[in-house]
Amino acid sequence: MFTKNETDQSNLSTTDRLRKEIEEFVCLSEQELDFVLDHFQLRHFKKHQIILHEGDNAQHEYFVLDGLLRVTKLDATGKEHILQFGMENRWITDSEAYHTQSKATLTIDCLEKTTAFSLTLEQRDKLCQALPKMETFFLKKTTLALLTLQKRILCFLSSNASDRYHHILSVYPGLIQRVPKAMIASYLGVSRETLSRLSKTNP
Amino acid sequence: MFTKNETDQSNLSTTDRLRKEIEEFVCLSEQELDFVLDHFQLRHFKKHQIILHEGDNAQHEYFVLDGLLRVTKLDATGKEHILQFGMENRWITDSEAYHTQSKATLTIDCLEKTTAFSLTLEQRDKLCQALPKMETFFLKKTTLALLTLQKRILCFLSSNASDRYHHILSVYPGLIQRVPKAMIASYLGVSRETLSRLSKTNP
DNA sequence: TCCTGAACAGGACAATTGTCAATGAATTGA
DNA sequence: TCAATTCATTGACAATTGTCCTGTTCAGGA
Repeated sequence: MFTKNETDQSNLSTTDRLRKEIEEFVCLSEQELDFVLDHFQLRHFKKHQIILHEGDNAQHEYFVLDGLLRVTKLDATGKEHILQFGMENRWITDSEAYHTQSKATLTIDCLEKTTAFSLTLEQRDKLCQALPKMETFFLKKTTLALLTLQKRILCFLSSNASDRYHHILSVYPGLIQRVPKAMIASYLGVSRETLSRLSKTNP
Repeated sequence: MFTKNETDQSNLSTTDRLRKEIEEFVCLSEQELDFVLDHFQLRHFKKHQIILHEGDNAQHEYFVLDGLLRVTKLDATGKEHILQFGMENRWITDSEAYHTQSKATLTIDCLEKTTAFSLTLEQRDKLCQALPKMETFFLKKTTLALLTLQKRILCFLSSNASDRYHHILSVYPGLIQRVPKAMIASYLGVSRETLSRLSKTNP
């Protein structure tokens, strides 16, 4: 349990990508996999496309196959904060709006042209009822996500911006080369000027 | 789903307390409830008792019936940070060490004399295998915990210490009256002097 | 009862960080 | 290709916060 097999998946089909993701945690037969796949929908998004607006119903959860999404929050003063990036093999949504079926308070947009599987909560619930293994899968996946968030909170509590910067490198390998540093700063909760100054003193 | 029924539970038995907690999310028969309870162990801890040391195996997850626990992390400079409080009806453990069955990096101690149910991972897994409803329960509970952590991260990103202080009031009602303000500061990630200054300008 | 230590507020000062402004490099699109 | 935009860096200054310190209050123990 809880080990990730990181290999090159560029030659795999989209369905094989999802199968691989699920089989990291539970084993499925061919039949079961086909059944699971029937509940997902393959989607293509353009760069800069907004796939969830604040105030919309958050109808889908996404499993990113290729590309890069981000989840942002507008605060009371109009500032934008990045809550999460969604690169390859990540699951992403406005969790609260999705699970409570309420209006989105977050925005999701595409930093790159993106391909993803989408799953509605209704389909997800059907899946779990029909196939307890999928409930096991979601529980393990959610538990892992919880641990990730706990580490990020520990970073806010115990680390300065410099350490947080190095932490994001490990959480999102390759991200630094794909997005402006201002977005990294927004994710870390510092101004871009502060992040810029870190590189001087702390390479 | 996802609504909490906050009522006075002081007159309920310990088992009724746990039953109530589970029935917030899933329905159990009397037989099933008895089966579930068999997997838990009732435990009593003294004030100031350390129930998980850094480096120990995190063998238990706790459901707090009465009292107050806290989870702390020692950083590289020897400073202590409070990751979580565990008051009545909260679940608490070193999640990473527990779920990956590795050595604890966190410490759990009692801020008050505490009564709690404990559950080992082994018993938890047995429970989920025998009773899929319990897997549903843990999934919903974990999902809720995830949303809580996301909100805390949003607080770090978008709020100053003053807003974070008001946020903790809603997450842990009554906590302010039960712990020194220095602990609140540690949870918020600010010095106690800064927290003290907030009360002046922002009552 | 007195003593001791914890808790807390507040002052003084230093360090960090945010904000604003300017510059130059790099990228994009017509 | 050129113009426009985006992005990163840097300096100056203000605001916030951390650190160190003192003094007061209060609760618990000898």
